Amino acid sequence: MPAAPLIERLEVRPWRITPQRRAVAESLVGEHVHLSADEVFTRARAGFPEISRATVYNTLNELVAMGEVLEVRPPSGPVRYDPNGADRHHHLVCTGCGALFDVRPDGVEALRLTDSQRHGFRVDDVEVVFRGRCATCP
Amino acid sequence: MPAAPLIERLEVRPWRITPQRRAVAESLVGEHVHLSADEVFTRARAGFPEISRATVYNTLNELVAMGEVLEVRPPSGPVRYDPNGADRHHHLVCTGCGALFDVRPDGVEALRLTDSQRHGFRVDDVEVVFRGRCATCP
DNA sequence: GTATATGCAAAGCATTTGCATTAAA
DNA sequence: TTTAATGCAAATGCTTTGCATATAC
Repeated sequence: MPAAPLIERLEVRPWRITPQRRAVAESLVGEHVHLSADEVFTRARAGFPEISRATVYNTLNELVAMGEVLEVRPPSGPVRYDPNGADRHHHLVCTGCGALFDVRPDGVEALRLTDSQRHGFRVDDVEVVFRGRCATCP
Repeated sequence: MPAAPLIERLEVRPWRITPQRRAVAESLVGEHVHLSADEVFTRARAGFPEISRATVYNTLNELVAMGEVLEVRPPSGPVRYDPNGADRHHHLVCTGCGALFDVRPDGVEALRLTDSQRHGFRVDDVEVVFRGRCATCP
């Protein structure tokens, strides 16, 4: 079962909902959405024209810190923001054009580190990135 | 069987070996080495004091393009360079301090994308990142 | 000899910061 | 009323670029 929409999850948190923050959250709705901060800024201005870049960055960083949004670092270019941070999933990236999809591969639960590989870490999370070429990149 | 040392692999390529490039390659020897461009710059100056930052960046980018060195993008901070690009392996990252280790987890071969998950891609590579807290980060 | 690598300094881009102002609870 | 969010503009950090010079092959 997919988690509730981002904006609804935010309403039940101790976090001030301002028009700016609402506009940022609404920019991020949907499946397979992986916008850069600048794309979020452009979209957010549609809902709140006087929003500033600084506020977009502030808000995105807060959403990431809350675990509601996931940062994805593509092979090149700026960080992208994935609104399904609450839903465990992975990524498929084109090394040609940077196209990015969410995937839920089989076999993830089989991934294991041995004690000696763990280097004393407490492991919280596994992220899997499949790299390749999309249908239109040679 | 581990691959031959980086500098030896480079000698058999159609790639001019200059003192600067040699100094960069020699900065990258060893297991569990994940230096930033600036750390490479510092080390490379030990071998060739008049090397410039631009040359370090140029050289690292070429090594990445050749597949000899792997770029690793930590949760924050600059790109790091991993000399074992020729040896398939994965990473364990501390979300506190950024500490980074190579790992070879069990179960990677079980990772599978279904046709519908493949989105028309030709998948070349899978990278697994374990995230957690190292022994000294709370 | 010729193509290619280098160094320098300047430009580029993404992101963060300081601080006075404004608005949410 | 009080605490926190916003906007602006400047600063930062990392990386790339343009171009004249030097160098490996």
